[in-house]
Amino acid sequence: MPELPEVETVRRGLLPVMEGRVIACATVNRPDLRFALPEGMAARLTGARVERLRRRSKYILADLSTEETLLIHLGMSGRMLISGVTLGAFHHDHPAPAKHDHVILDMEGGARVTFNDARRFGAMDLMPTAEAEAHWLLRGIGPEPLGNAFDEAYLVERLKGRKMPVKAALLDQKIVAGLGNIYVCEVLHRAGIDPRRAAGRLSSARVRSLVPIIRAVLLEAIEAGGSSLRDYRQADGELGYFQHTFRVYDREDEGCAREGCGGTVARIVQSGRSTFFCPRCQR
DNA sequence: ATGTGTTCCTGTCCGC
DNA sequence: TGCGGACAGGAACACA
Repeated sequence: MPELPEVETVRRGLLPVMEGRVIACATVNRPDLRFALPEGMAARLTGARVERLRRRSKYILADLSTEETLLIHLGMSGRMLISGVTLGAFHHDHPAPAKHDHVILDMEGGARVTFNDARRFGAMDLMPTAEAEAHWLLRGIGPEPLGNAFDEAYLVERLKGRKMPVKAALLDQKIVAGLGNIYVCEVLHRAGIDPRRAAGRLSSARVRSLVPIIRAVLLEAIEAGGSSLRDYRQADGELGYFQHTFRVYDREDEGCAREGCGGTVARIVQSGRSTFFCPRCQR
């Protein structure tokens, strides 16, 4: 699930228990995630204070007092659980150890952050903070869609001459960071663009229209995540798995949500992944 | 250079 | 209820 909005929601949920706090004890139960965890990770985290918790694309970055930065990627199924804290009217006791609880961070003060990832497509790494931007996983990633470097001129330039479907282009992290399968479908639906169109053949006006739509779709999802965060933390301390209603994603055969369209959502496969779109209003 | 297909791993859901 | 197959929100990599 985790695309940019979900990762941002998880980051915000972790802020109050992690930022400015010391990791009293880090425990690694399973070192073989997508990549092997770095040498001595538990020992290098234990005793470090989290100076800042930030996000780049779908990665969470924790800058530590040890001049190292912890990189966290949730992959497809990674989740973060918070326990040992009182949120609203509920106190979350530490849950019984669960299958796929790979890394546990016990914070000073009693809060616990548990990284659980069934499919182990998630990843963690540690690097000198000064070299974080140059990390091999972050190096080639395009601009943040909510940042200033992402604008109409940039996107027009990057899509120019590209023959790949616009769906694939928006999914390409080198072009723009943080979009995944769901939000690309949502963006193209809102833009009224057929996901099969060659990216480079779209008129510049249509490409330009994508920029504010991408921003709006992501901001709305972050907003929805923020409001559901409170509820979910009260429910079980788990971050980032809020239900969000989508207009086309996973709605095959349902009516198009666009006012007055009357079309039916179709599902096709593009480069091995499901695309949902309305053939009637997306052209 | 650019575009596509394969791959990692486990869980869930759907049809028979 | 069991079983096989399809599929899942990511992204690096190998290859045409």
